[in-house]
Amino acid sequence: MTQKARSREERGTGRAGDGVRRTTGNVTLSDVARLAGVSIATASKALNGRDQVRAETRERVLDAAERLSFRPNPLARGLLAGATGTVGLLTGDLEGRFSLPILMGAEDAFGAGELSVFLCDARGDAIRERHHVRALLDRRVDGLIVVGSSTDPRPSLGRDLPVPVVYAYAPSEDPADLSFVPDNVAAGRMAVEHLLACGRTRIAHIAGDAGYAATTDRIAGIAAALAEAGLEPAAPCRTGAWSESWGRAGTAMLLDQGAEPDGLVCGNDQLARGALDSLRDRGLRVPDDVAVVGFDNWQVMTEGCRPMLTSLDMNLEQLGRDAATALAQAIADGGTLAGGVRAQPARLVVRGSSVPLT
Amino acid sequence: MTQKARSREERGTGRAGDGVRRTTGNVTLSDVARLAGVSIATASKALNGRDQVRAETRERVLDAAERLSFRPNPLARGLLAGATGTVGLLTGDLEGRFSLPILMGAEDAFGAGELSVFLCDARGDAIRERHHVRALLDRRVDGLIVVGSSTDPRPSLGRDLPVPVVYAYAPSEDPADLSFVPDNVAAGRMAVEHLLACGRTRIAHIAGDAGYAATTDRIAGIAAALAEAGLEPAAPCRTGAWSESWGRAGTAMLLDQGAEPDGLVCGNDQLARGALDSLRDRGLRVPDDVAVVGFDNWQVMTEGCRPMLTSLDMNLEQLGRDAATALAQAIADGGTLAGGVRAQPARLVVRGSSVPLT
DNA sequence: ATGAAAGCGCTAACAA
DNA sequence: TTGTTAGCGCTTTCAT
Repeated sequence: MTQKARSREERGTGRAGDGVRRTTGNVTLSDVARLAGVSIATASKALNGRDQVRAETRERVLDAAERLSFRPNPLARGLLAGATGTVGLLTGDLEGRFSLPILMGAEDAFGAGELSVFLCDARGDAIRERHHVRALLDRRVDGLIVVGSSTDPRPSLGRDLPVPVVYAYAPSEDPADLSFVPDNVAAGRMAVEHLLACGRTRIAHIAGDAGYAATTDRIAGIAAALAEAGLEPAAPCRTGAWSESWGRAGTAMLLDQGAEPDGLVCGNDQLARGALDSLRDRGLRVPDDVAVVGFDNWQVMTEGCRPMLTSLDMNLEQLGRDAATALAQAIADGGTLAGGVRAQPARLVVRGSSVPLT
Repeated sequence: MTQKARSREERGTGRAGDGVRRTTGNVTLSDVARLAGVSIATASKALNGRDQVRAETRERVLDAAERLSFRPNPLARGLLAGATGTVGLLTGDLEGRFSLPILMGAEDAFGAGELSVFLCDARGDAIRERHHVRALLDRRVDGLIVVGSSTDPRPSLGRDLPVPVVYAYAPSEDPADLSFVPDNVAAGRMAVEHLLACGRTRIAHIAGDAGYAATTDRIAGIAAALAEAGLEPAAPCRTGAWSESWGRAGTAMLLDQGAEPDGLVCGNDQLARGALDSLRDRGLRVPDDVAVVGFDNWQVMTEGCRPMLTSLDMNLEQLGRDAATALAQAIADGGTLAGGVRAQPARLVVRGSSVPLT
């Protein structure tokens, strides 16, 4: 008795009542062929829409397949074709909240088609990542999508992989790779432009962790937009951490040193919430005295506070969708992928924390 | 020419029979055998540690495999063995923040072993779920783990699947299935017991959305613990939504109606933050006048506010790990799984919002 | 239009 | 100890 047969039988007896014949996954093409009274080859052709089958025969085969609820075995198919209809999704941190929307977008884009997603979490560990890449390649995935945990460039998987690869959120260090990243510079500009549109002119910025590209990019965009408007920042930009507590502290410092901003850009939504607290502590009203804008549009943050927060949504789900779509395209096309970095524009979501001055 | 392109070309020309079909990463066992000067079967035995090979021969085969960086093709192996070393992870909402830690835990537990995870998001849609289950089964996964988006029981996938299934977070409606859920009743008790230990006796509860089992379970636990202590609630329990805004409103109502709690249990961390706001608005100090406890221990919530929030961590990552481990076990055992519901105990994390009365 | 046969890469009886 | 043979389920020539 083969292992296969044994395992089936065990499963069969292991669960439901024994009269129940479990057909799922056990019906083979040859069963269908036999029932339809044709050869295996013909059955295959009929099922796959090859045009060398008489209509009536095809009908019979289709019918037989239906009756047996035949499902082709992708392993067998893959073994032959070399393609598995599978992509690997290598994530840096399942923990972080940025990989999630991206993951959703990707899953979404694939889900529509015929591709399934293998999930691997490398925990930011290079060793583990290598291990997973190998495992994925062993499983003959048709492509790879690498999701980073920050927007800082990350090492490339290399140019000589047997399948196409796209990078999302964290771009590859190799410009020959294709990367999808949020456009933080443009988002920084948008934040300032929105405040300007609200009639604010004394604009300050409380930034996040200085060690992140997201921070420096946003700072750059903000500085550029201010410069173009011919304005000086209302206070020197301060970096700190990605926390509410730094948002409070940074804002307090700013005010202590005599800055009188009427517009405040905060490196992310948590910082913005912290800022809201400090502003209120000082008796400053938002948005009347100071308009506040955050980044990321993290809903529980932006909509949990009073007033609700205006924020720049980085459109991560769309980013994930785009990355996945590009990968699917490359797979379909035969594996060639133009390199470069595609920047995903942000989207301004206006809420109560910023209104035009009247 | 990329390797991928080369491999396609070969495929395109069909199996012209003659020749060198060498795609990097596609070294086959027969290549190894040839280089080692043995038969394919012997090579297989040697590589798989069968004890019918002379040590020296094995050495030679291993060496050849090494030199060619041979990686066995799991598809071929799976085709033969019927097992794929793969499990399907069906999630209700990738969006929600509860599936994440569970997913991490599961990925973690599997990652150690040899199982890979297929990710599918059904978006809470039954049709899509069916589709995914079929796709997963087609791919011959060895098991399924179903992650829900709330703790409310969900329909079973059925008893007659060809592979073992475990449910996480949302239990299956069928008691014959194996489900892993957080123990919200016990967590409710723990919240009250903690407040009692802090010397609080006038305890009130602002609950979350009444439509969730998590809400009613926590309410039940809280009520039971109060009853055991011989106490009445300081105010009737109110349900609302899982939002900060309801936390604020609910607390305000409570105080407006003359309740004077010295301990407040909030249905989750967001509610607790809202409560903090309202208490401060009324000039009540936390934790001196009122101690506050939340649920979920969502770090950005609990550590973003002043004072930081005491909360009950539902240990979801552990829950995911347990579910995955049980599934792996069942797969190894041959598919049998004891039914039932396993409750994951919560863990109290004390922070500034609750201290003993002095 | 149909079928016989040859594999895809691997494992495991069974011979030698 | 080693090799031969027979598949796993499927697709694709290449006859018929």
